[in-house]
Amino acid sequence: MSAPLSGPVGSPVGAAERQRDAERTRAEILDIATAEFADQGYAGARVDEIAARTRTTKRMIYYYFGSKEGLYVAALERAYQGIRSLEQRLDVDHLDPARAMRAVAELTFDHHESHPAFIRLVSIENIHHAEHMAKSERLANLNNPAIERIARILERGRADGVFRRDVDPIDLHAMISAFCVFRVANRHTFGALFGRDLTDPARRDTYRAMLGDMVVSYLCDAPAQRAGHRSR
Amino acid sequence: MSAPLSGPVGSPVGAAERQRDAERTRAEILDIATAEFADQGYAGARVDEIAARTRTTKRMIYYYFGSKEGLYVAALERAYQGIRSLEQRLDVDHLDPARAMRAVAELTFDHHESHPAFIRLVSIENIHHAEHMAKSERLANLNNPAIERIARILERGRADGVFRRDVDPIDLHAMISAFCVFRVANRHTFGALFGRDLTDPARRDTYRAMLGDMVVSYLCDAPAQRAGHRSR
Amino acid sequence: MSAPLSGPVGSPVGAAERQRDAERTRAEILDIATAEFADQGYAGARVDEIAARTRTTKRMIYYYFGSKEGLYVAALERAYQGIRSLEQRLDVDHLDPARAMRAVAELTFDHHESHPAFIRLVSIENIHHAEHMAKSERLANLNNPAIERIARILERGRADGVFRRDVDPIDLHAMISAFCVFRVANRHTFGALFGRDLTDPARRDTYRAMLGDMVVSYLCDAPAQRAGHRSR
Amino acid sequence: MSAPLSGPVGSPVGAAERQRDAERTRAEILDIATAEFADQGYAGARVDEIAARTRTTKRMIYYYFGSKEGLYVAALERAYQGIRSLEQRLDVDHLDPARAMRAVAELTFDHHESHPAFIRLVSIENIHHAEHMAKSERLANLNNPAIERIARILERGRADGVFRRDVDPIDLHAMISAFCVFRVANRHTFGALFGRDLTDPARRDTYRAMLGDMVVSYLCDAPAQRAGHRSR
DNA sequence: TATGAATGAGCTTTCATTCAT
DNA sequence: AATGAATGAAAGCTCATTCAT
Repeated sequence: MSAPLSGPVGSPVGAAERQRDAERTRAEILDIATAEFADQGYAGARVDEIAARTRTTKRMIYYYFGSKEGLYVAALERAYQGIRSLEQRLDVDHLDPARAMRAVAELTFDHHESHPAFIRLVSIENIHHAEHMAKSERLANLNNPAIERIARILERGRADGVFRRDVDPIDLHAMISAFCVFRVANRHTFGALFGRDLTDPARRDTYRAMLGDMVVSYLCDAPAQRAGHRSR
Repeated sequence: MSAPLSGPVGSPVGAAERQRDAERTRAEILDIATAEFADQGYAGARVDEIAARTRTTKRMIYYYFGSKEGLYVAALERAYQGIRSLEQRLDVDHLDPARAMRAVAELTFDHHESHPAFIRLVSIENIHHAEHMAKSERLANLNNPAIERIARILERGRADGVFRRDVDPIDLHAMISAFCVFRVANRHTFGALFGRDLTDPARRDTYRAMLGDMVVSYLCDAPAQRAGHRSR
Repeated sequence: MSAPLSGPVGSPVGAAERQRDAERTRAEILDIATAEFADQGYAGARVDEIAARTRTTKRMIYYYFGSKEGLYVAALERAYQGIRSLEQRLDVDHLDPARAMRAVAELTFDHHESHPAFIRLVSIENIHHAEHMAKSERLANLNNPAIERIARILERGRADGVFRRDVDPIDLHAMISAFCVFRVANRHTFGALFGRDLTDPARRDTYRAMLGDMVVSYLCDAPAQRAGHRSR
Repeated sequence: MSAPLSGPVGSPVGAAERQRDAERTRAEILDIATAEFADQGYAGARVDEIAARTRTTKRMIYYYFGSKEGLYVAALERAYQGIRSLEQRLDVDHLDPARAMRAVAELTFDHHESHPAFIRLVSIENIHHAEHMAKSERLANLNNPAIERIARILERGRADGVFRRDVDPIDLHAMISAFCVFRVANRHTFGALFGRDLTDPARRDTYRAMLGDMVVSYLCDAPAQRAGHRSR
């Protein structure tokens, strides 16, 4: 008969719970979708299959993400954000330049090692000419702290005289990424052609060291002083 | 009862002509299919679309290649064979080891530069876990002279004392390929994220030199003697 | 335990206010629904779209109207009622029969002119064989004063000798309606075929006069006396 | 062994037969589709339902017409073409103007009487603002001989002094069409409201005569000479 | 060797409606 | 009286493939 002052009578508590459930449902769909897109490619993935692996229905995918493309973009965005947040955790300012750069390379190496689905999504997105990335505002605004960090290390190394080569930080990042990405992204064809599994755990440390050596040697070596540095 | 007006009936010349036509048709279909698969991925490519761009019909595709998968595998095989035959043309035995290795790296660089469709096919095949390559006998038997050549150069370099690092030829090939493949295969997402087109013709020579420097510096540098060569 | 801050609890005023709000909500939904059904047809209209254009939610539509069909019928009923109430306002008993009939025709003309949504709803209802009208008690009980008025004028005209033709009032109403409805309902296809917009404001007076002339000439002319009045 | 000079050995006869079958299949689909769209409206019609009533499958509808909209437009085009070809058969140049005009009106009346599906399609197309007609080149190029014929009769009538009213031929066509279309298109709501079936066969002759009288009286009557010809 | 017509299976998406609170 | 989340059913459409000649 009297009006309730507080408490759960059709109250916001129920609404909050529902919203939390919704968020969980959304996240579950994204998990499955990420795996499915990474495994089958964009065109090869099936909305039906994604739905079947979820505790919800296909209809919910459209409710939350609007379309297959919307779901794919959401998965791509989340994958990039996850990687980005990982990258921000490393502090290398206390290391000498060579050690710092090696640490950065190894961090990248380990990131790629432990996120093969992300790398596959990136490959897939490149097959599609990164058209979805271009459309996504969220990805456009995702600035990359890795470049800044590399730039700082390069400056310190140049100042110290340890790095004798003048390199653009973005290009160096490309060099590091190339090694890390190739190992994971192209491992199947490489394995088929040369009988070597680039991602074999037994060889992981070898490759991690190889990358660090490659980067540090490149930076510390003097440009064009040894015979054979220019072939044409 | 009467002979047709043009050409000897059932003559070997007519058969040869027909076979030549058939070969031309097959080649045309493969050209279009390669472009289409490279552009859209395996699942994304459309048999209808490929047929429409050909001067023949969809039925012919099935006549010659049996299925979409058969067509894809044929395109993949031809792409690998084309690359392989290019690779065999380089003779570097007369160059000193450093120059020779740089030449090999630059050749690989130029190959990838000029065959983006091939690289995209390889990315696509990796998305599919190289399952088609595994099935293809033609690709299995395609042994790779690149590794042998690299091995020879490495031996000479070690003997000369120029290469102070002991490296496996397959791993070195991976290092070179990684740089070359990444630049082409990942250029779209890299460009979207960092605003730099890795395949900009104006920067091509820079990247080619960067690759050569990277490889030579890595090989010539002494392992683990400089501070910072090991971070852990 | 304590009374809420605003308004007496359970008081008739609060209830009245709530009812007034409800009535306003209902009316708003009906407005939007009428526009949407008239624009898209019954099957083409979307409950989601109607809800989105309202300040309430889709759930409210079902709360108030039960179903899409219920909403449509309510919109149709309201449209007919609105038209009907307009028609009752004209008093033509003081005019001579010809002038009176012309006034009735012109009133109909103006009604249709200013209620295109109503006419579209009628077209749509005819597409559905008037099955919803048949079900609606409200529309069944909506008797039409227009026929009575026309009947009275016809009687007066016959008595005066001005109308030399004996016509059924319902048929005459059909003749008038046909002209008025066609102009609005079929304007799009007519415009596409003949390049003439029947609803162009610049031609409105011409068509209004044309209708009046048509009706009056028809009624005043003597049947079957002129050559050519019967072709078979 | 010898090449055939003629006769059915994989010959064009087979192809021609196949093409004839295809044409028949196309026509059958169009028949059913016309009926279905006319009965249910564009949005209400179901491609599945149309296919089910055909001897072919839903897939064939898309093979021949590309989309539901394509099928609808094809049905609309064919309906208009059918009507148009019927209209061209009447020769009225030998009749006196009044009889000729009555004949034209009666022809239109009979056309509409016997093609209710066409009229319903036109209503449906108007619900969609004639957007499909606007897009169809075939319908755009479908010039209308009816207007020319009416124009010629009007001229003759004016010259003879039989028609005392100066009327635009397109407007007169609209007047005639209005009566004919309304009777068929709006018969359901009209019947529900006034209890009269405008398409009752028993009243057909009455309405046909009514239309002819209406048009002829309108044309022959002198404008604005009788009292009551202007109400404002 | 060649081809236009045909197709079953399955795809993405939509829609009116209802549930839980 | 009110609501955000959820949904079964079915819609329009596409695809690789094969048939009949």
